[in-house]
Amino acid sequence: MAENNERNRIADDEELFRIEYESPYGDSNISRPDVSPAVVKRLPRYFRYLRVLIREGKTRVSTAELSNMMNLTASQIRQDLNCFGGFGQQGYGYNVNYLYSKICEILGVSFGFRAAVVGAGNLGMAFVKSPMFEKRGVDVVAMFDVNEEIIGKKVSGISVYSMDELEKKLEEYGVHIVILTLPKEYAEEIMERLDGTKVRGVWNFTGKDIGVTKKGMAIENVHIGDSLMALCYEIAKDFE
Amino acid sequence: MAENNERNRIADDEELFRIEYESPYGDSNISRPDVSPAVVKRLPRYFRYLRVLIREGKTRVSTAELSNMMNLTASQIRQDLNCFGGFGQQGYGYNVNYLYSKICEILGVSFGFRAAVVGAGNLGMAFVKSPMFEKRGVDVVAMFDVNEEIIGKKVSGISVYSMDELEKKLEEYGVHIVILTLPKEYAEEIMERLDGTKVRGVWNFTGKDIGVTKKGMAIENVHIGDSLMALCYEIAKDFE
DNA sequence: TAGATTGTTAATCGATTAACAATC
DNA sequence: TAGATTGTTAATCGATTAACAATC
Repeated sequence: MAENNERNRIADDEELFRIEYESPYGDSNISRPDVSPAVVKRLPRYFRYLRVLIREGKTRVSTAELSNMMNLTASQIRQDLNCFGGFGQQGYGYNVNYLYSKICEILGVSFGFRAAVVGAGNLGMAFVKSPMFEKRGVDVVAMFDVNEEIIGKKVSGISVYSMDELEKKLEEYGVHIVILTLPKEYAEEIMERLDGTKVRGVWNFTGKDIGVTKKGMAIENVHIGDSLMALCYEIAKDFE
Repeated sequence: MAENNERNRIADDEELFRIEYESPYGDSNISRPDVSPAVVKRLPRYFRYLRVLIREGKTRVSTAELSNMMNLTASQIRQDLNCFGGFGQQGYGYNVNYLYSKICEILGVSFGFRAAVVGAGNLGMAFVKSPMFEKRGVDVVAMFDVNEEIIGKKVSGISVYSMDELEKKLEEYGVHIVILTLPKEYAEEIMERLDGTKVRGVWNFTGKDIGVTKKGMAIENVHIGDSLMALCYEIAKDFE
């Protein structure tokens, strides 16, 4: 079996998500029944570890190998993947590139979502400069702030617009995802302004939990400090 | 019942964690049996919402009220809190400040952990400038980087040291928590260097998952991009 | 064909919810 | 005392693990 074949020689990390794989099985559509939250939470993990395998030039992987890398059971991995369809082959395992392409499809990486950062503070600035989005097929297309000094300028190639132009520019750019990196006081206001737009999801770092909206917008409330606290809990436990 | 009493008039958000509450029940020690991961994950959430209640001047809360705010069931909240001891009172509910002080104890907020940021990139810089740590009783005492231009300088009042001085300064400052905000290639190397130190926990943003170490160090591997992917999954689902 | 490994069903485990007696 | 709400036990639900037949 030809390990390290043409398909696997990839230039660099950021290019990975562009890999296209012609399925030998035909273009079996992904089935999307109601997948449990526990499974959804693990999908990005598969995405990450498959990239590692691709970078290493592996073309084939079994659930046994994956379970070693990822600290899951082989059983669990098979269960998870089978929520979306039979991507493996008995006696062989999984074709790494094929599986990766399927995970990318499931996660919308191959869709090419467009995102805008609202709030050009420390976190917002760190985000537009980070390779995180490109790796995941998300295109950051605009940034918004109230600070007159940066409005009209560019940060890492991304134009900064006035908050007044929010709805207009979101429409122009066809933004799917809004990233909220402004103080929690403004969360609600912005959410209302998004109501008439075509924005489909909000990645919320304001610290104020946003509930489900009328329009069925997808919301991810991120509390990075919660993770710090969980760490502190473990340390505090030992101090007793 | 006197709502808005003296104890609840607090100057500002950052002061909240310093609230001391003299328990009318005597200083019942917190019991720390093996608490399930699911419960631990929710503790920081209780911390956050109790701060909201304190800010609002509420002195008393029932699990029914909390369950409304937090989108949990009242039953679950009672189960969770009872892992650590009976902090409530039948017929009355919970004293907000007392419960908050207990949660702070459980999470080590009242311990006053000291932290150091290793890697002065965008994220590291955003961290030292953020109020996140102070709110949680964590004191950021030092920063490390290889960049000669900032070594010896101060960022937001925090001294930046050369990576060469890592072990020495960690010892001097009595650092409990190391925050890794450098590229994944260096994760392993730093972990080895931490081995002889008194550091008890690592908040890891390198992207490289760190496993459990020999010395039983607490590790939190953060993959902020996983949350973005989960959001993309929800959006992609709707696009089909 | 024999060996390997998936896909899938059944068994187990853990976490959430419901219910109610205890008690403030 | 009567009303309210906890603490706790039992019932349900969901997620993980084990096992093995299917099949490449």
